[in-house]
Amino acid sequence: MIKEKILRRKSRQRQIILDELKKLKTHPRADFLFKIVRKKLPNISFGTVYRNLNLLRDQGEVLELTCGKHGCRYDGTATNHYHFSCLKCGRVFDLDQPVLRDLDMKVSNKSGMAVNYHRTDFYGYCRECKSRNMSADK
Amino acid sequence: MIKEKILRRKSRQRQIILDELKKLKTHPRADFLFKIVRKKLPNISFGTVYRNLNLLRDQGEVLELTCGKHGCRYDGTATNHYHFSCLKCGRVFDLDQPVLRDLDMKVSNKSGMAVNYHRTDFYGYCRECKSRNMSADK
DNA sequence: TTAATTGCAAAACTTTTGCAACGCT
DNA sequence: AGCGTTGCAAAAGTTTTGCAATTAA
Repeated sequence: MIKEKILRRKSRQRQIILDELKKLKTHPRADFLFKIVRKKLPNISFGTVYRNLNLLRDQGEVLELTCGKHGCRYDGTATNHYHFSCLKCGRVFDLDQPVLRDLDMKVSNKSGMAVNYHRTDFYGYCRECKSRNMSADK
Repeated sequence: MIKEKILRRKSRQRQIILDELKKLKTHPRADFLFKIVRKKLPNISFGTVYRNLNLLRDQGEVLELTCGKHGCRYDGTATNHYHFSCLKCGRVFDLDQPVLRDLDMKVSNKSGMAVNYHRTDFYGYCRECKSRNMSADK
């Protein structure tokens, strides 16, 4: 499937989806963002949210984080950064750990693949969950 | 949801699912593995494959890799290692880049989270795809 | 025997898509 | 006007679940 360059128009819907996502410090799934956006645009449809998230991702304005079975999470900060995912509450947090860009080169040389970038997710218990009971489950 | 310790029995189905997954060098999705397993167990059902993959994952015998919209990929090698994902053909490859365990400690200290482990996925074009045309799409 | 496991089918979810109407440019 | 975008609803795809029958221990 070849990606054609299409002239994009501005739409109120797309702008508000992007604005609301950027406002959130969390990394919501499409359905959660849909509910947020619907407060401002009561008639917006699910399809529009999905279409625009895909579009914004393709244009590099939004990150689509690696997905779980319950859907992908989206990040309004487009520059690559690492994430922490809580095994208990499931929330995803930004980390300010520097991205190890030189790893890409190392892996390229070693594996023969052409590496563009990497994503790293740390797993464990967030500050709130680690202080509560630690019986491990999701 | 508290995870109960349940006495597990050996079932022919679970054993074959595990065996076939370990045999594969690729990292199949559940539906692909289902087709493979069905060659040996023509009557096995989708539900059984999913139930057992979840179970094997919970018991740490199998890795459930971060998922895409088309489903999770599974890895029969249970010890943590890095992966390379081809942006063109979508295949996932194992890397033998060493896992940077000390990163976990660094992130723990810096962020206040209790880090157990991390996962890293490299993205780019695999050896085969990078030599073909490089028009970037999935 | 007894309780985990299976096969089947239906349900639950997430995401995509066809289409007529709408709205940027 | 031209065509990208929307809302709606239906479709598609993945994963889970309820249940009676089966099977491992």
